Amino acid sequence: MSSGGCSIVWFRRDLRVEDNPALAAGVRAGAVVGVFIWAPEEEGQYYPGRVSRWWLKNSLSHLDSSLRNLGTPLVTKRSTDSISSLLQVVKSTGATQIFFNHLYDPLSLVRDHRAKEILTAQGITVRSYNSDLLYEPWDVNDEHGQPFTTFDSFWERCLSMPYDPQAPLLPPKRIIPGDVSRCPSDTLVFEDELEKSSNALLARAWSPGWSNANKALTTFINGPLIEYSVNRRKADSATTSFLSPHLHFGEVSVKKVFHLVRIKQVFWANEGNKAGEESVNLFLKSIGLREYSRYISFNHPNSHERPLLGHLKFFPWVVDEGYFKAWRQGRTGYPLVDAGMRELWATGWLHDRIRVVVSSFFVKVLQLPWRWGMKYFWDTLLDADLESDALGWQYISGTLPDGREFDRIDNPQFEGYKCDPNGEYVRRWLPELARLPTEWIHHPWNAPESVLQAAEAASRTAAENGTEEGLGDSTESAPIAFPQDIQMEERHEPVRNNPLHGTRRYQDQMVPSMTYSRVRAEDEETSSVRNSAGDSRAEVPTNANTRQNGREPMDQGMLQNVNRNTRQRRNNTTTTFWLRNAAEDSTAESSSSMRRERDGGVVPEWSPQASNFSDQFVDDENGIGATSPYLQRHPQSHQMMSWTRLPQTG
DNA sequence: ACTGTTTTGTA
DNA sequence: ACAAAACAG
Repeated sequence: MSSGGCSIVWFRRDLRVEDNPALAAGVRAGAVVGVFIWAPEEEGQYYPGRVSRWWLKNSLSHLDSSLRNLGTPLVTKRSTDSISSLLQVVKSTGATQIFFNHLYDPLSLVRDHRAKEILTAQGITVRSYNSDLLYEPWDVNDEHGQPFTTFDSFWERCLSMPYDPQAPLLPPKRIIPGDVSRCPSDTLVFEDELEKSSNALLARAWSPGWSNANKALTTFINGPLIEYSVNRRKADSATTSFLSPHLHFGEVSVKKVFHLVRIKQVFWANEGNKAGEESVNLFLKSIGLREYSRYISFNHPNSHERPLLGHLKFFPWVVDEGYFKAWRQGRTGYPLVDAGMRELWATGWLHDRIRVVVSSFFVKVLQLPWRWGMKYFWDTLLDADLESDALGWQYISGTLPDGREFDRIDNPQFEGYKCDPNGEYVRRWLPELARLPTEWIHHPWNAPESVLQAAEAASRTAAENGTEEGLGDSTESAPIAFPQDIQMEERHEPVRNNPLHGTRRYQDQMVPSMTYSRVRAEDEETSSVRNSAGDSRAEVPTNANTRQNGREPMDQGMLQNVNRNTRQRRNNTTTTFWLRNAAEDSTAESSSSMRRERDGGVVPEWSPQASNFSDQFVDDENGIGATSPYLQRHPQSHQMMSWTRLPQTG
């Protein structure tokens, strides 16, 4: 209990006072100094994007005032090295203990382990806790003690663990402040002037901070949750939980979400409300996927840059920055894709269904390297989350044991019929198509010329007369209203002298990094060609893969499937071509420099440094009233695609 | 009402 | 790939 000096509670992505085990431990031990260290350089290329930093800024100030109410301020430090900043805080406060909660992204796994080593060596007591997951990744194993390789089995196990997730902790009643008189806070700068104006609109739609997260949770549970199973795939409606950014920053604990939602489920089950019960199962599954993303990251710490399955190792990705740009700008010629990309740019948010559509289009139609798309999501999403996004992109790319098959395309036209049947979503984000009848809204290339011209004319007249009813909102939220992040400042060098280097023995299994050191033993220089290296650790064992029985990429059986699959099939000459090449290429190491090209190991610069605002929206400089027709301005789909056109099975 | 076939949904 | 649901006859 009493150990002389005070305790440091190191806040990271657990920005809450409720159900925060590290904070609770600190409070139990006596006087507490709460610290947040902003060291974005440590994140390397995963320096948070504008909207994500906006959220962080607000969440921190919310946390600070909560902590002050409880008795102690939040100390903030600007740093390029979290661990040395921690040591400074230790010195200036006389702390003897440090508590923090676990993170599972690759950088944190290593950094936190190193922090433990260094601080312990200094005589500091270090304790770390689970605050982010229902169960720690190392606690969820099959009957042989091995980690699961598919989501279904993983989640089934989670739901049937012999013990329940820990019950959520209440917030402390008060906090005895440690002495911070010689430990001044740095002012943290998360946005510059240009970003401020862009960010101003965000506050209309979102309220960061742990108590707001609780409100969002309550609202969801008492409202949309019961209809979740019916509504969840409507692109437009407010039927999702909107919890993801709150969860990313740990403003609300997953354990609490789980408990509250389960209580509701029991209640509905007793009432015999089948739909409600089913809705809860589906919602919990999405919580489960979040858990799974941490699980994957822990077991395969480079899954954010390397496919789990190797069968696409030789796929000739189209390394075309022009396609990449067209996708980003929402001018692929496919209404649903374009609408989604513009919404993402304008708001930092996308419905899950639309994420699937745009990323599937990216990987399957444009055939761009998935890491490029993932990086763009990272830079633009309000709820950007390395583990979740890596899982999502690998799932879409077909490089997970239970992901979508590589051959499966989510045709934007048909997805549009399903998730945007009235075309309202497309019309909101593509003003050019606002006057197009619903019949053609998801496939304008089939519309009769006269219809296109009429819609176009109507649009233009309306814009000129300023009578565009119903579009007021879109005028505001269209990309043009969101001056872009011209200022994402300086490029952040890939971390050179970061803690990833060097081999280390990991004994403390509570710091889940033992797999990482082995993977990371290779030099950073070779990281982009890591696929060809001998490291088999991060690849899922082929025998675990239910639909593959050979080690060889996509065996004959799978090829047959590819050919037989009648749903949305593309012509598969390309597939056969590269598969054959893969099979014939016995010297995997021979072309490592080419591979660098092929797998898009290097993400092209897309942000303002490389393209300024008018460049990014070159076709939209006139905003809503753009003068040339959609189809003309966005060179048709068919030309953009590598296989002549998306198959039309309708 | 019954049954074989097609479509749909899936992490 | 596969089960459930929708559909056709």
